[in-house]
Parts: sequence; C-alpha cells; structure tokens
Amino acid sequence: MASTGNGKSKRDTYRHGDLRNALIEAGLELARQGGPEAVVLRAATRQAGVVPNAAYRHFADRGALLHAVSQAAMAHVAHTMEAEQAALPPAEDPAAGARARFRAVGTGYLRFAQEEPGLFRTAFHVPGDMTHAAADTAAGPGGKTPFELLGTALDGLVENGLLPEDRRPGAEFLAWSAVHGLAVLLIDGPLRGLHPTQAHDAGQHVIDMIERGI
Amino acid sequence: MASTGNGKSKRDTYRHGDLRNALIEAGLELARQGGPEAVVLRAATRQAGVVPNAAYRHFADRGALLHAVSQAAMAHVAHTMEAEQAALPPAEDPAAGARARFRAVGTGYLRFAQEEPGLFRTAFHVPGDMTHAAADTAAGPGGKTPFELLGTALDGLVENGLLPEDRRPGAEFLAWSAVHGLAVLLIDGPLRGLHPTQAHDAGQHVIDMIERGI
DNA sequence: CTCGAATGTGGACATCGTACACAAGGGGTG
DNA sequence: CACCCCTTGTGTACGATGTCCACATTCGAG
Repeated sequence: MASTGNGKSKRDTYRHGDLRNALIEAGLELARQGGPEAVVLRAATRQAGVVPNAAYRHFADRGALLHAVSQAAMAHVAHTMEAEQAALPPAEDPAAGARARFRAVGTGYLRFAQEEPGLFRTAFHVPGDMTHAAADTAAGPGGKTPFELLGTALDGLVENGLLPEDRRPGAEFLAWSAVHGLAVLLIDGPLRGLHPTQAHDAGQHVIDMIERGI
Repeated sequence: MASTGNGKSKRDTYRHGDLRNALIEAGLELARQGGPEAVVLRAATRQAGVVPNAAYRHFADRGALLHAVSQAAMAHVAHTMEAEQAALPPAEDPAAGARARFRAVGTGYLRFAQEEPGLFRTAFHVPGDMTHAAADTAAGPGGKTPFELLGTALDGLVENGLLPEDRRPGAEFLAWSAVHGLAVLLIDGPLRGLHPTQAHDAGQHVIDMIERGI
C-alpha cells in the first residue's frame, strides 16, 4: 500500500515510503472539511497510519505542515482557474478572447471559493506570501500560481488595447482585492448561503465593476 | 477593584462584579496582539483573576466568548470609520461632502486594518453575520455598524446625484468587496509590510476604482 | 432571617503540540 | 557480501487547552 490513499490498514513496511505527501494529502482532506484550523497534526498522522511524532521528520512543526497544505490548496485554486479558461468557447476575435480569459480568472477563483470553502480558506490563511508563493508548489497544472494567472490575463488586456498601458501597473491588486473580497463575503460574510446562481451574478457584477474601474 | 481593568491582584470579593465584560476586555487585548486564535479562554480568565470555569457562567463556550470579542472589535472598526468622517474638513458643497464621507468610510476601514490587524482579523473572523450583526454590540459611538455606515454613505451619493439610483442596490457589496479585499492583501497578503504612505495610496486607488466602477 | 438562584472554585479528563531517547532498516563503503 | 551509519518511525512524557461535574460562596427576594 503506502501508495494507495486509504488510511485504514496499518502499513506492512516499517518505512512508510511517502509520508510527507501522505500527510499533505490527509491535511488537504481535513482542510476541505474544516478549514485551516482543522488540519491537526495528530489527525493527519493517524490517517497516514503513523505515530504523531513521525511528522516531525518531514515538517518542523504543525505550522510547516499547514503551510504545505496551504500551498497545495493554492495549486487547486490555480487548477480551477485554468479549467475555467480552458472551458471557454473559441473567441470571435483576439480582443474578445483576452477579455473572456480575464473574466474567467475571476470566475474560476470565485467558483473555487464556493465549491471548496475549506480549501479556499486554507489556501489564503496568512500565506507566507502569495505572490512568489513558491511558484512550484502553489502552481496549477499550467505551472502558474493564481496571481500569475491574473497577471497574464491583465497583460492580455493591455496587448489588445482593452486596458491603457499606464493603468496596468498595480492592476492585479485592484482586481484581486475586489474578487477576493467578494469571495470572503460569499463564504463567511453576509452573502453566505446565497443561491449559486445569485452568487454567480454577484461575481459578474464585481467583475463588471473591475473592468469599468480598473 | 473589579472595576479597575488591571488583572494582577486577586479579587478581594468572592464575586467579580463584572466578569463578562472583564473577559471581553481581556479577549480584546489578546486579539489585538495575536488575532482570533489568540483569544484563549484560560488566558482571559487568568487575566480577570478568576478560575477557567468561571467563564462558563457567562459564555456557552470559547466560541461564544470569541464571538463577543469579535462584536466588540467590530464596534472599534465602526468607531475608526466615524472618526475618519468626523475629521473631514467642512465641504464646499453638499455633493463634495457626500463624496468625501463615502471615501472616508473606506479610508477609515483601511486605516483600522493596518493599525490594528489583530482586532481587524478578529472582527471579521467568520462573524455569524456582519450585516445585522447585532446592531447594538457591533456598533460604534454613532450607533451604526460598519456596514450601516457604508450604506448611509452610498445613500448620500445617490441623494447628490453622484450615483445613479439604479446602481444603488447591492452597491455596498461591490464597495465592501474591494476595500475588504485590499485590507486582507495589506495585512497578510503580498502587500503586507507596505510603507503606510504607499498603503494609503493603494487604498485611494481602490476607492478610485470603486467610484469609477460602481 | 432564610433559602434558592446566581456565580465562582476544585478536580478531572481527553486532545493537542512537541521534546527526548530509542529502534528499525536501507544504502553506501569497505 | 558484510558492516556501519544516517534517515525515518516508535514510545513515553509534559504542559497547555477546552470542557464536564460536583461543590462552595454569596446576593437578594420573600
């Protein structure tokens, strides 16, 4: 076993073989259900069929484990964003395509926040840094972090004349602020429990505001 | 004593007299320094000079205490926002005044986030609901919650023709999203540690975007 | 004055993070 | 192929936390 994800049967080998990843995987599951505070060191080791202290061979402390889980969650965010872009119908012209890809960045971000609130909260739980955010561990299949995806989409807007070049600097912070703020409102603010379609509309409104105000 | 806020000397009376508020006060101090997860029941009771279990006469559990502290922190946010508005120079004309008061809402909010990040995080820590948010416990000296302050400011914009009436519905969520998102970026996102003046500029940019895009 | 409801105390327990010493065993060197 | 050592997992232990239960103290209504 060791490779199979189940955590029930006790390991047959003394060595686990892939404990570090098993712990991150277990942590992800805990985070999915209960957010960052639910990723408990002892629970993760239990799930991996290992004694609590074994974790310390791979992580300095609970915080380090949580950070690794957070990075993995961030990668999931990136994945959802890329998927949203990939699902886009072929664009009529380059400009329309750039605009659609930009909006998909926000839409994917918001979709993830609603579908996986626990992971979302974990991904952005006082993340050491989400810009450089160890680009490899926090990246999606395309190799880009959520932030980088946003930057690329903004560059696309500029290239197609949809965003004046002098407004480009710092634009990611404006866009990110608005979308992330809405995400928070949706998952544990006053907009929590909004019907998915209404939430989607709210998301489009915010993205409209960004396009207008950026 | 009981009335004095110090927590050093042991109470002389068997009854504390105002334990509930003493615990909230202690919780606020803990939250100020370490955010929501730092508001620890035992620490608060210790500070109040009382045995841990005494807290259960006033709060159902740690969560209830944290919620009360959160509400108190929210009141502090409202206070800062009101102060920001009060400090405004007299306006030239009503419209300019309405606009300045609207911007002050955002500026005050962002100021508080930077000056008291621990309290800020605590105020918005999965708050049962921040809209109705028990208007009395979360309100500032003016009797309004942060959300209500924002709504009032938006109404002011409409009254002065600065915001089309058909754009008013839901506008608080657009504005709140953007400002709150920036606040998060500033206190534990990639904009953390930004020089206060730069942070202020970023805030003005976001508010500009809101005014343009709302 | 008396007695009950409100408030604080004491002791106990499960769980958590983590430190320290020890065991197992896989891989490089001879 | 044998040996030794470094990595990885185990066992035991400690302090801290949230919370439960039974008991003590005191205030205030009658």
